[in-house]
Amino acid sequence: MYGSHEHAHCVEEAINTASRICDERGLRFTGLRRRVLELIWENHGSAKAYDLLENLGGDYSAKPPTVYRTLDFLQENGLVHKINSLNAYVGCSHPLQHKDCFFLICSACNEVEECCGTAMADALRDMTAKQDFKPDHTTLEIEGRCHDCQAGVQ
Amino acid sequence: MYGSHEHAHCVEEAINTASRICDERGLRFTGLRRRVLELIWENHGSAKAYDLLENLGGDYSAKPPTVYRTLDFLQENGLVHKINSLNAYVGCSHPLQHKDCFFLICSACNEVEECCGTAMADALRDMTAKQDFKPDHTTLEIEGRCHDCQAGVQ
DNA sequence: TGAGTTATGTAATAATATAACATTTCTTGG
DNA sequence: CCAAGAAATGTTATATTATTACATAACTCA
Ligand SMILES: [Zn+2]
Ligand SMILES: [Zn+2]
Ligand SMILES: [Zn+2]
Ligand SMILES: [Zn+2]
Repeated sequence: MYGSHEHAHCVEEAINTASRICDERGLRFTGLRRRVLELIWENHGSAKAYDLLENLGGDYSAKPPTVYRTLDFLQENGLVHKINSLNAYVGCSHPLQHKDCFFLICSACNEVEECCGTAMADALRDMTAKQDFKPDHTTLEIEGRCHDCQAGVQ
Repeated sequence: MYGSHEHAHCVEEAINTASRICDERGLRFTGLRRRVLELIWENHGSAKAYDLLENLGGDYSAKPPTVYRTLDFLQENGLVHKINSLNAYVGCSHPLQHKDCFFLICSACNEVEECCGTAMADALRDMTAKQDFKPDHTTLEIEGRCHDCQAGVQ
């Protein structure tokens, strides 16, 4: 639960990082892409495509392909992840730096925490090696209760 | 790859097991439920809801709620799993016996193998415990190439 | 500048899933 | 057996999520 922290800071930092990454890669961090990424970061949970669509009034002509194309760009460049079990999107909390991340999804406060533990990655690698399976992409999403949301629930 | 094995046997066995489980639990394994489970098992990959719908001609009036309700029943009773990354459904290969299963999805032959390794389950438990997160449900889906589909691909 | 590329706009539609209510089928106590 | 009541299925409509195809606009760089 991040209820009380100064959240504008997270958004700002995420945007700055994204901007830097795009610069480094020669990608265009357009107004639309910036705005969508801001909207995604404006809570610590996940954002649904059609909610983003609704919130993209003003300058941006908001139709589904606009949002999905932007989400594609952000995902391809590691700035956003899709949460398959929710059909929703979260900002990547450490772009460029990770491989094999997974997500802790709190069903009480709806926050999504992204984790990159080598222990999990190792276990996954061992397991797939044992089956002689060559993994390309892993979806690991754990739904439950975060630390702060366990109070009084046992 | 199960290309050459006598697949009718798998279907039959899955149906028999499901029938037994429903009997034991006082659940009704109706014609519709049996037929949907058969269709799901008729390949080793996964089945999409609307494909099931198409294949449910004949006796069954095939409209979306018919299929989704049946899938709900089968999932609730552990006979079928949903693969979130594919929006598709697979028969459970060991109903009743498992907890914490995960899926190896071959993007070449489309087969889905269900695995229940305690090593993975342990790693997951350690990881979530470390974060003080209480997991309720885990989605773990690994897309890649199965043993038989790696030939000639490096 | 202007030709080529990349990004965005727009309309239509596909794919996945659920809500709400009617009807049928099954079960079970009387 | 027979009528509640419960469970399952039928039916219509609609919600939600995502893509295709083609038009226009903005940017790049020679
Ligand atoms: Zn990430
Ligand atoms: Zn929480
Ligand atoms: Zn299973
Ligand atoms: Zn394969």
